[in-house]
Amino acid sequence: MSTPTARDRLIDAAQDLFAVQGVGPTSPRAVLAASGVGQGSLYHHFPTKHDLAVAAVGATVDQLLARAMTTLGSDSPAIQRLVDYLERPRDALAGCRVGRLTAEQAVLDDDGLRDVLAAYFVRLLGALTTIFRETGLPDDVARDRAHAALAIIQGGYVLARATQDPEALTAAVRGFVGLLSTS
Amino acid sequence: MSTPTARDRLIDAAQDLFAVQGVGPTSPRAVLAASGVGQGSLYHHFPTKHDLAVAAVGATVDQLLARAMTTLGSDSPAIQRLVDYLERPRDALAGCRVGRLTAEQAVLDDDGLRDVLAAYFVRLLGALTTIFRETGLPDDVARDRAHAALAIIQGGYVLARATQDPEALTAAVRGFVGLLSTS
DNA sequence: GTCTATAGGGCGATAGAC
DNA sequence: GTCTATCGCCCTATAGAC
Repeated sequence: MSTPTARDRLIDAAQDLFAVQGVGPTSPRAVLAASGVGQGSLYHHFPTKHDLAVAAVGATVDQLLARAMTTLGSDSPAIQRLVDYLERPRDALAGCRVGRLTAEQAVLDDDGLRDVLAAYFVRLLGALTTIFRETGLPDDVARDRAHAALAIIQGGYVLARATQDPEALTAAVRGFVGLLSTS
Repeated sequence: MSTPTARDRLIDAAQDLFAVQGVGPTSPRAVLAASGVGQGSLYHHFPTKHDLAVAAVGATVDQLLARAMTTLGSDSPAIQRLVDYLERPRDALAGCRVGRLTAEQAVLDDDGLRDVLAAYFVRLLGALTTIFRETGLPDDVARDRAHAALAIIQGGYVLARATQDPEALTAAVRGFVGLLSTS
């Protein structure tokens, strides 16, 4: 790993730029400059911007899913795993690196990218539904609460960015966890 | 109103295009084509794209706030107003015309646009906090639940777009409203 | 596999006639 | 106030040498 390949450096750079400015506003030229490889290399490994985007977003999804599953699949009691996931520290003002991409119409219009985004959320919803079911809730209620829990995180990011206040995300989580406790 | 001014037609067209593709990907040329006015007119009324964006996003915020306040400020009981707001029919796959813009870094980096977005959410959070306070909750808890309620809507939009399933938004709302009822 | 050079087009913005 | 014409820039992608 002391000598990462040109391909890996391109994906790393693309992930970083996508996280900050999204896919559309990130030009292949910018990825190229940030990665330090030459222009020919980029188009050798990734013939089109689409190919680069699928690889980079796919890598980000894999990383975020792996981290989430560590928390959601620990050996703590179900409720504890849920609260641990909800309260995990997050860079609220940066937004969710995957969720933010749903705002880009060009991303949703790209079959490959859309599938990667969908897989990320379907996977998380599945894990959260399982947790709620473990607490004794019927399937349909567990599924609704899983949607609510994930919406709290994604919506909390939106509120934090809009108000430029990271506390907006933690407030949303507190409000939701408070409701869970009293029910 | 049978003869809308060039300025009004430009703002209308910009609002429509921003709703579909966001601010960044919408070129002044596209607004111009959609509005039917000439190029000189656009740059006469709005010297830069920034000026056009502030006017169009401001108009959208005004319209959405007016509609929201009608529901949130009706003469129904507090809880009913809240549930009415949460369950109002929404075009889930289109996303929130204001919330989606928080994903665009260029929008948040623009002082004028950022202020308009912030004002929208601050206003909604204030109204929702008031409602929760009316139900007898202490101020800090009311504020947290207001954040949670608004995050459910914004996050529900994100889930619906990511999974291409409008039911994801209604499921999140159902999950949240269910928790409110049992607490 | 990687490089430099460049094509072809859309971008935001301006010029200047009417 | 509105029009047409055009500038200079950056975009995605390709060509072709090494």
